Amino acid sequence: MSLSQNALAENSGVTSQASGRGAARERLLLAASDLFCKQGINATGVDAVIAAAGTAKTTLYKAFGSKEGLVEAVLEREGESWRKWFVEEVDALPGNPSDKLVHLFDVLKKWFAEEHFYGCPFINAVAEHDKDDDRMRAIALRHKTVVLDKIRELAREARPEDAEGLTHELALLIDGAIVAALITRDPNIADHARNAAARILNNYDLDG
Amino acid sequence: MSLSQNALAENSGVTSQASGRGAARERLLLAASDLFCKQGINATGVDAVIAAAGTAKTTLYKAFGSKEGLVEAVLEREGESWRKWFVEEVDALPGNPSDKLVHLFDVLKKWFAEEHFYGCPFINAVAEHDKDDDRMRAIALRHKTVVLDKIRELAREARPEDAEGLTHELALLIDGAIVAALITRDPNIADHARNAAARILNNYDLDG
DNA sequence: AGCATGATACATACCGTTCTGTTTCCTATA
DNA sequence: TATAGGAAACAGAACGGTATGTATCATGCT
Repeated sequence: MSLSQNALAENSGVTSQASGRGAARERLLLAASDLFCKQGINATGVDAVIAAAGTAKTTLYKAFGSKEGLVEAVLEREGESWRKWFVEEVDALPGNPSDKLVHLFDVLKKWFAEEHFYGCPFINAVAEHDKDDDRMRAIALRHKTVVLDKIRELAREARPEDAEGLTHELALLIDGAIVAALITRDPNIADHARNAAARILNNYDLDG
Repeated sequence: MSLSQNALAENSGVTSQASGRGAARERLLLAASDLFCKQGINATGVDAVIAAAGTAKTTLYKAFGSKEGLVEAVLEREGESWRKWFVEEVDALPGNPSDKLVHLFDVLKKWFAEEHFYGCPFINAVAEHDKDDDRMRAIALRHKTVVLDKIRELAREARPEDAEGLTHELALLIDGAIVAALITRDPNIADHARNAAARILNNYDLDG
């Protein structure tokens, strides 16, 4: 398992927790992330989490207070690392902002093709909680807002006049591609999304 | 509650179950549909279902065998009635097939604005089950295929040459709009989707 | 009479959470 | 350097609640 390897590698790091202090918390975060995303939050018990993390139950409750606290920590971590990955990949894309707005769907395609692709954890979390639970929706909304801001940044460079509309239209394609990839398990769905994005941009170009 | 009204109206119908026979099954279906969609499947126990339906637990297990059987029956029913509603609304739209492909997002907007809009039950169901569970994905896929077929029908009339690509691109916008509406609770997101659809269609028109 | 349904108690298992007790290991002081 | 203190983590039992599913018995309609 890559988890235990990760736990071992922890002790050789030069970080603040040089000798394993706080390593349990990290293991819990990694294990919970994997299980919550794959099986669903409600379908994953704390016993399964601590078993996968190789920690004691006390450790979990000392570190996160409750399962709900663990869930929030997992989503925060997961969101942050995904956005970091996504933004870096998009920034590394060749071409001008318009090109990036199109080929950002090739970045998503790489994500869809990963063996451990389980869809967007935030969409999934909202889907399995009470639909009137504003807390979960707020967490998901925060994530989507940050992603939206990145798209908007590119859209403003590409087409300052139409940035807002363009941003939301592309964001819809992103969400649509994510759920379609989750259900069909076909990463190639991203190609359709990329084509759609190109057409939208092309049409905006005709307007101006 | 509209549920009990519905249950009462059941007995005055001219259907095969003229005198309340099988009425309990119907009440279970309606109650479970509402609870599963609003709270999530895993978060809803059978006790809550039978309490809302006003039936005994025996009746549920006689009619559906298990909670899983009830879930499948609910999804089947929910999918069928939603698709019937959607297709009728789209068919009633004015204009040619191209116009319908654009204004189908106004139909979705009406759905998003409903008080009891809880997103797509199939997307939600996949999101809260194990991501390697092919059974749930197959059920969701069946639903999405039927919807896709309706879009394809219109796309073939609108642009026979590009029907397949157009179909998938619009389907992505539909899914994206659904999850965006679920998370933001803003039905107006459908306007962005409609605009995007118009641009895509417009771009296809330029190609041909 | 016969069947669908209702009410209720029950079996069994798992849930999240707390508790008791032990082991490990870093750190500070003698 | 040796030792004592203390924080962190481990192990696992126990608790109250709730999950799905079953068994028993009563009731009412046709």
